[in-house]
Amino acid sequence: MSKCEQCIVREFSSLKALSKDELIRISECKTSRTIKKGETIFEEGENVNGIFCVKDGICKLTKLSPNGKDQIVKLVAKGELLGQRSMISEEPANLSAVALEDMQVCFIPKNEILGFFDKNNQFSMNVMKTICGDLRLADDHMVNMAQKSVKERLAETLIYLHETFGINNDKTLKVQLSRDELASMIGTATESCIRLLSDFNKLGLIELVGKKIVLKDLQKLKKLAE
Amino acid sequence: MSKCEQCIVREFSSLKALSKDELIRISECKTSRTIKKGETIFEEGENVNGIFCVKDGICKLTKLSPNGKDQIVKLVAKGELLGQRSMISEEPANLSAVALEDMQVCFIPKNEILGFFDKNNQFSMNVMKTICGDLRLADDHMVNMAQKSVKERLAETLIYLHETFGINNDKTLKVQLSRDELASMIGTATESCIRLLSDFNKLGLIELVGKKIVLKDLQKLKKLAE
DNA sequence: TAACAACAATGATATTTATCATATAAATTT
DNA sequence: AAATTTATATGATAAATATCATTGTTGTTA
Repeated sequence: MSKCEQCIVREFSSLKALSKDELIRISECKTSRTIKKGETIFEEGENVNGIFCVKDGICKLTKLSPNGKDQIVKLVAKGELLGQRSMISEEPANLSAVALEDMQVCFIPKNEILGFFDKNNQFSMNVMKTICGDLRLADDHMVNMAQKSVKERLAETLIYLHETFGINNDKTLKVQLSRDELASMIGTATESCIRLLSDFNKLGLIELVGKKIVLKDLQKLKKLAE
Repeated sequence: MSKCEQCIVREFSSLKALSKDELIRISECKTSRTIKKGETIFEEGENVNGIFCVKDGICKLTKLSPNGKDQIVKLVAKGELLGQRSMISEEPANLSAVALEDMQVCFIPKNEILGFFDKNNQFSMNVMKTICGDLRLADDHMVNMAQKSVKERLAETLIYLHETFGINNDKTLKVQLSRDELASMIGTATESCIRLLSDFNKLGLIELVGKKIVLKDLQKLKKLAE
């Protein structure tokens, strides 16, 4: 079993406030899991009973809308925690978490975390700040969905993927979403998404390398996204 | 100056975890304000430096989108707290708060609240749970915006207003939003909103009494909202 | 390697939604 | 009360987006 106190990713989350002793306690009760691309970490409606620390890989958080389509609400990368909200609310998960690439995650049981809330104020504040950050993003995201056109949302999403997750050696976006998933991020029909990608391609804003995407003109894309 | 320990609305918010002594402390440092309908409590981008406790009245939280239109993100009623998120994040307000009716609000300075975070764990947990609840709502709201049609969103919003804020003696919705504001809640053009209200009216789902709205057939409206 | 499935792309068309123009009604000011 | 502004309403039209159908492409499995 790997040791939390030696794990680098904890530095990137609320867990950085934990002392060496606290980390050792976590090491003893946590469980590590390997998740293959496409597999589900937890499902909407499920009782999670703890939080997941993403050691490696990226996953999507999705919600099934009444019309039967999945909406991608957020992408979560290495270093972030999953399931904090439902743990604190003591509610079943509101979103499903599905791996976009092979992942390494550690599960820390609820009791352990709740114990830290009582004893370690800095940790509580970190968690609070993270959730407040998520709330801000969610509000902003909501306004975008309500007020921006699909074209603007696509441009914005491409820039987000570029700036947040970076590019490969061949300049293609590192996070590789299918057209379907990209459509599900911006909240549109798959065909509309594909059509707009074609348009962007013809305009020289992006280049389509098979299923991968290269952003060619960030400036113009940013202007398009407003 | 009115006394917090005798104020009923505190029972409806995180403040209910505070002891009598803590409430007396707040009474001494808080400031009360009367806000007239249409007036702004705080503006997006402003440093708030504390939280507002809504003693009476309802306000809207709005965000200006890049296209220049205001989006209503949330309505806040008597008993709720305002400005918690930006206080915790130590960031300027992400949203503006504008009164929809005459209001009574109390302002509690940041320092006071932060002190309670250290000493009163139940209070911290309450705040955390509230923000987690807000996050859940924001995510759900976002999915609705992305996946539902304007018609569905209008139906859903009318039901929300009905169930959350209730009706007057004449059966009209208690929160009285202008067509413009209603459009800004569902994220559409004012004309589209008005047109759909006309349609709903003709279908017998609602009745338009001047500028006010009566929900006539909740069942069908709920079906429409999916 | 052939067969199949999943994904991507594009055309044709229908539907939804926004925009612009104008009319009417209500509220406010003079 | 008349004049002015603001809000509501509706028609005509344009633009955005979804849906259905079809084809090509890639990747997987037998």
